[in-house]
Amino acid sequence: MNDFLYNKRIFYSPVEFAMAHIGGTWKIPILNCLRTGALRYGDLKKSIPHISHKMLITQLRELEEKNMVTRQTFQEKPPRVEYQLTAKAEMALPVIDQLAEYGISLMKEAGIDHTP
Amino acid sequence: MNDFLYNKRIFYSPVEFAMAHIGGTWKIPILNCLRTGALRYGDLKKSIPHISHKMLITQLRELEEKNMVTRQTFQEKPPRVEYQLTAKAEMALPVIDQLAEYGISLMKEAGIDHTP
DNA sequence: CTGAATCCAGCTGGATACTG
DNA sequence: CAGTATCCAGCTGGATTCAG
Repeated sequence: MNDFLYNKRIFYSPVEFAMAHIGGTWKIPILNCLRTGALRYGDLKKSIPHISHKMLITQLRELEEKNMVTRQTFQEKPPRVEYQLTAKAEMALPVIDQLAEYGISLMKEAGIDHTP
Repeated sequence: MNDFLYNKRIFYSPVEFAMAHIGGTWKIPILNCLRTGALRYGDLKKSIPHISHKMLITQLRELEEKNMVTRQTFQEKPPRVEYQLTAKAEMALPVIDQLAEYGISLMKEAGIDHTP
C-alpha cells in the first residue's frame, strides 16, 4: 500500500487512516456513548469517567471535523447542545466491537476480570 | 465496563487494552510484515518504509514484552536475529484486517486512491 | 450549560554516535 | 548486523481561568 497525504498529514496505511478517525484514548468511548442516540455535552461528560473537560471538547471537535458526529444547538436558556453519530461513524461500530472482543480475550489471557 | 490496572497503567476499556497491544503508528505494520513468517531485523527494517531504527527496536521490544513476537538469536558471524509472531498476535490479524477494510472505505469516501 | 484560551509537565520519536 | 545511549524538539493532555 502506498503512502498518501490527507489534510497535510502523511499516512502509511489504511489502518492508520482508520485510527485517525477512531484512535486515541477517548474517541471510542465517545462513539460508544452515542451509539444509542444523541446526547448533550453534560450527559456525555457524565457518561465517560475520567475524561477532562478539555479532552471532551477537543475530541468532539475533531470528530465533528471528520464528519463522525453532528452538533446541533438549541437556543434555550440554559443553552443545549446535542451530539449524534453520523453514518460514517456507525460504520465503525462493528470494528469497535471486534476490537473490544479482542481486548476481552487478551484480558482473559492476562487473568484480568472482564465482567461488567 | 470497569476500569482496571495492568502493569501500573490504568485502562478504561477492553478496547484500550487491545490498543496497547496493536496500537500506535508502527505495531500494525510490523505485525503485518511478520504475518507470512519470521523475519530478521534488517529485512523488517527494509520492509517498513519510514520507520526509524530507534522506533523499530523500541516497538519490537514492546511486542516481545507483551508476548506478541518471539525473538530468536543465532550465534553466527555476522549475528542474526529473527522475529516471529506468537499465537496471541495471530489472533489480532483478523482485527487488523477489519481495521484496514474500514480504513479503505473511509479513503474511498474521502476520494483517496486506495489501489496497490 | 457549553466552550475557548493559556500555561505547563511529561511523553514520543528523530538524529546521532557508539558497541559487540 | 543488531542493539544501546543521549540529546532534544514537538505534541498531548491536565489544571485553571474567563466568557456567552
